[in-house]
Amino acid sequence: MEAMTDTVATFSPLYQQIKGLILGSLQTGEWKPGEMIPSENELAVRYKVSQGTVRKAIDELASENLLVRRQGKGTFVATHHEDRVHFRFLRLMPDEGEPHYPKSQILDCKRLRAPAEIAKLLDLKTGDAVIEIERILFFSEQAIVLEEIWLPGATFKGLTAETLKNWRGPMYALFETEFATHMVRAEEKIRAVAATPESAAALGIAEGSPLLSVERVSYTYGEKPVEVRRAVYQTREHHYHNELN
Amino acid sequence: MEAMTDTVATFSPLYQQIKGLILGSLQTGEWKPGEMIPSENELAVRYKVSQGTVRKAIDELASENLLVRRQGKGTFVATHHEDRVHFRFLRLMPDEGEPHYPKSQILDCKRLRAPAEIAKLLDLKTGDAVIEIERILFFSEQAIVLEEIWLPGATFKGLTAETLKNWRGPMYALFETEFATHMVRAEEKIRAVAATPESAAALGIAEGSPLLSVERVSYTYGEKPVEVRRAVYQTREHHYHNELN
DNA sequence: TAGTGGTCTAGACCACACG
DNA sequence: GTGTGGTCTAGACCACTAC
Repeated sequence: MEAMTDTVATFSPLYQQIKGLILGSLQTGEWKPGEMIPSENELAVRYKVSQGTVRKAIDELASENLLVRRQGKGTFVATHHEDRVHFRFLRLMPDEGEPHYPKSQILDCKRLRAPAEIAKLLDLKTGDAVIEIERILFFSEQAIVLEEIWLPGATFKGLTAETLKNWRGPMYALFETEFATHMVRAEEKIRAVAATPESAAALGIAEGSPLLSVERVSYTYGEKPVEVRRAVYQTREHHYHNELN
Repeated sequence: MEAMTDTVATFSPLYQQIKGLILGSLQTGEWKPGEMIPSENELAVRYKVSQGTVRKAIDELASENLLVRRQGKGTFVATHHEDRVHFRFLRLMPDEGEPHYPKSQILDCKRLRAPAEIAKLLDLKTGDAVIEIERILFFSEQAIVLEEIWLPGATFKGLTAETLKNWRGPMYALFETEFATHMVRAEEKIRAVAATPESAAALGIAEGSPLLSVERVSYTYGEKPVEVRRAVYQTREHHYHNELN
């Protein structure tokens, strides 16, 4: 009760307020991806509420994939340094055989001024510095995905093609480790398009072939957009997998 | 404690067992879509557990969209007779303007013997009776989707083109009302393909134009497959929207 | 006013991980 | 054994809906 009047002006359930406080600690980096947060009992003392109330707050954050509970060990800040997480953001699957992670070949990585469209999606001003990455993804030695990635220059200061080429593992893990930016969720717009001369050449297919176009905007804590991806997928022997619940 | 040994042999948390019992009542139709289920306290008495345990079971079923809680009223069996639900299964959005529900034009509806491929997806034997529906979906008077739907003949006995043409509303609501089959979830495989002469003609576009191919398998309670859809979407002014969490 | 789900608490005990 | 999250209970009170 006391916690309510002490910390939050507008009314909402106590556990929602606690959730907000925990979220705050995630945003400020008090607890970093992969680290263990204090136990439920410790947090209960800290926030002056019962352990059950902390529990409900953590339950929601876990269901949003911001925290990961591990019985007997503790509760941890979600990280992209785990196999388990990767397929949440990688939906392209081979028609036959097991899903697997592709190899990435960096084609380019340069700083430039944000075009209006990208700036808008990233919540920047036109002309602000952005980084553009171009790459190809290979599944079983076949070039399947051609992708452009835009990142806000301010957040990803110092990112170069070298950094990317030396990195082993998912790009989101790199962003987390080197730039303290954890991707929480993303939205995609999917279309069918005809291969342009450039994409046809890069993927080794005929110009005009049908390709899956996927535009993604990714967000970090607090609904802040931090990445735009525009990719074309070759779907002759692969498909985009989706679950409707 | 008593409830555990009385009702279930293998070990699992009590609330999981309660969840299973509730699911059973949904499957047998004891509580039908749209109806209210007994209150938490009634169920607690019935199952001889505390109200909190029933609550946790219902919480999970609600998060899986099988039940819907309404404060002050009760807990209801989820139904497709609600606007809120429709966009869970309709992911095609106009690039500009508000999402809206399309108009359906039935082209055909016939009984036939299941091809091997469809039989496998529907968990039937090759040659079992199935119903095939063919239709076009119009968004703002434009033909955007060409779709084939296969249903198990046994479950959907008596479904005709007339039934479909006279129905106002989502097809899943019809299935629920007329054939006691509630769709719970679906899986989709998405690709880019070139328009065949038939699909080009139906959608009024050039042969070979890129189209989004969407193959869906839908499931009812107990992971039972009850529908296969194969559709092509025209994505010049629309896109498939997806959220990655 | 009565009945429903929603919140919050306090305490007991279980399952799991690790030193 | 100790500490963590996981389950289960019992009871009080709040918020919303309907009559």
